Amino acid sequence: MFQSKIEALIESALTKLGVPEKVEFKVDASPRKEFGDFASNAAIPLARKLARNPLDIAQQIVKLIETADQGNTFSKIEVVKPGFINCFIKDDLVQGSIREIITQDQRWGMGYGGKGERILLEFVSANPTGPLHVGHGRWAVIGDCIGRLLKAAGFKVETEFYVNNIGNQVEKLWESVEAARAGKPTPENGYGGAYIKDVKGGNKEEVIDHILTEQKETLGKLGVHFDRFFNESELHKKGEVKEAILRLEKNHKTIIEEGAIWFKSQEMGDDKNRVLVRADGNSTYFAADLAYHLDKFSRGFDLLINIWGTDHHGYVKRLKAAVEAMGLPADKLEIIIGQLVTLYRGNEPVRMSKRTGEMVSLLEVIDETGANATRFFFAATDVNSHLDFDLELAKKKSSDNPVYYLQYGHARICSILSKDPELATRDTRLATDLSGLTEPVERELMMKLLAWPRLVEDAARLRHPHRLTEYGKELAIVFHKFYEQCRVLGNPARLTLVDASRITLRNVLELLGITAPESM
RNA sequence: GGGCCCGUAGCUCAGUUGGAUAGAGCAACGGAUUUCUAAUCCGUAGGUCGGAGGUUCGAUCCCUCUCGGGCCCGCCA
Repeated sequence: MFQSKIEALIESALTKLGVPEKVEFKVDASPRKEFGDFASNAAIPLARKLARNPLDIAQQIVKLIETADQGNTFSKIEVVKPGFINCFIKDDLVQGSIREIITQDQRWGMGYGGKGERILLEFVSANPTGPLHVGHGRWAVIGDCIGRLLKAAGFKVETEFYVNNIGNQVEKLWESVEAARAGKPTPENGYGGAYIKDVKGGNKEEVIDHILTEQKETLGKLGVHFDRFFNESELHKKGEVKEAILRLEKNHKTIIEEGAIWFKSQEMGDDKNRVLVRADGNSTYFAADLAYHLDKFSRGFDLLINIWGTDHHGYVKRLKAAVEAMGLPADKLEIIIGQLVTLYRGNEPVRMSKRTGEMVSLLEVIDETGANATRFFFAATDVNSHLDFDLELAKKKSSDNPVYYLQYGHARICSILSKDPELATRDTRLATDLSGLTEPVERELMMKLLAWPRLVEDAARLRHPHRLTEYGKELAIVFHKFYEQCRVLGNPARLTLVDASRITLRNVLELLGITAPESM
């Protein structure tokens, strides 16, 4: 909230300085206490553009800010070394802002920047050929958290799981099941997992249905629920596969060679052309996926987001090319590529291929470490980085898992509040005089709380759920520090601050899909 | 051979479109509890940001090269 205000003040200062073109500048929380609450580099890029001394320009900007603000916001604004502008927010303004948290409660941190635009978020989309593995778990958690983030940022989000319920893989699955039941060896390129001989269902459709149901149950244990499961067979039924190919043909993007119909993706930057319809007359998975995206676009979303593993990254270029070739807006298709998970048992890596027998399922991981810890672990790192998940370590150190640190903070808060004999209502909280919150650690806690809305906004924009875990850890640290130093009971202002901490920490956990216990 | 991602403390990882003295957790070591929850807190130690050049006021971040690891390059999905 302060950040936006400072940005606006600088923006208008730049206008008054007669800056012709837009200058990119930042307003960040200051890295160190001596540098105040917020710092901006605005004068530095500007100085470069105008070939002038950044310190002089910074002084001019500060003068304009001070004139415009009339002493309402800042206790001090200073210019230092290379040309940074350091802003110190007035204490009473910080204190008063805490009321905003109490007022907004569940809505605290939620914004309207998304303007209600509709986003379709597709993730997991595992083949219905076996249990989900840890890799799926990562996409499930990341996708679910991104969905929560985007909703919090003001978008309308629908989540979807694409089910490849027809095609070669499910045929191979059924062949493998039949072979296992007949006591025969697994067919070539078939599925050899232990679950194959136990899977229920008298025919292919029933088998797929059972496997899908188990996948849903596993996701449910993780707290991940999809708005829709979309069957590939629907696309064929509705003729959308033919429609997709027709669109490409109309736009002269296809070619017939060796009896197959190809998409001329090469002329759009792909390495080679891609088959849409095989020589035997069957369409490829690629053709169906084009139809799927045609279908998605036809449903009127403002943005489509897919989350894929890096093993599909080579597929991005051709899909985008095809979307464009169908006359659809490829810039409204965003594909997030995540790196894979390697599972370890001690120092031994565990293979995760569904086609070899050896694998540890996502369900086993959840059962061993718990849904909360599993979610935290998967959400806590950038999806661009590989994730090494050591089961032994996760089990052994479960009580040291940071998730407990956050939850403990929440439980501790609830315990304190429950001991307050006043049983304060929201109205009495809002009426509380907060001017006594002057300890450095109190101010630190308040500033951390007030950083929450911007954090949600940034995390949503960047699709970075791990910022939630980072922030949660930071908030918990400051709160515990505050608790050690400040006696709360009997102090209405501090009780209000603790309540604001409760609201914020709960909202963090909510966006992570992790429970916020009232006692531990 | 070509493409994408990663390399930051002993370990696991943050580091926001290039910013000020590179951070946190775990592990190690030393302290704090008749207390509102010790699943906590305080302190110490730990780094040529894989390496070498370049771009500039300034580089963990951008460019080139290089080393190491992961993934991909099907008329499979």
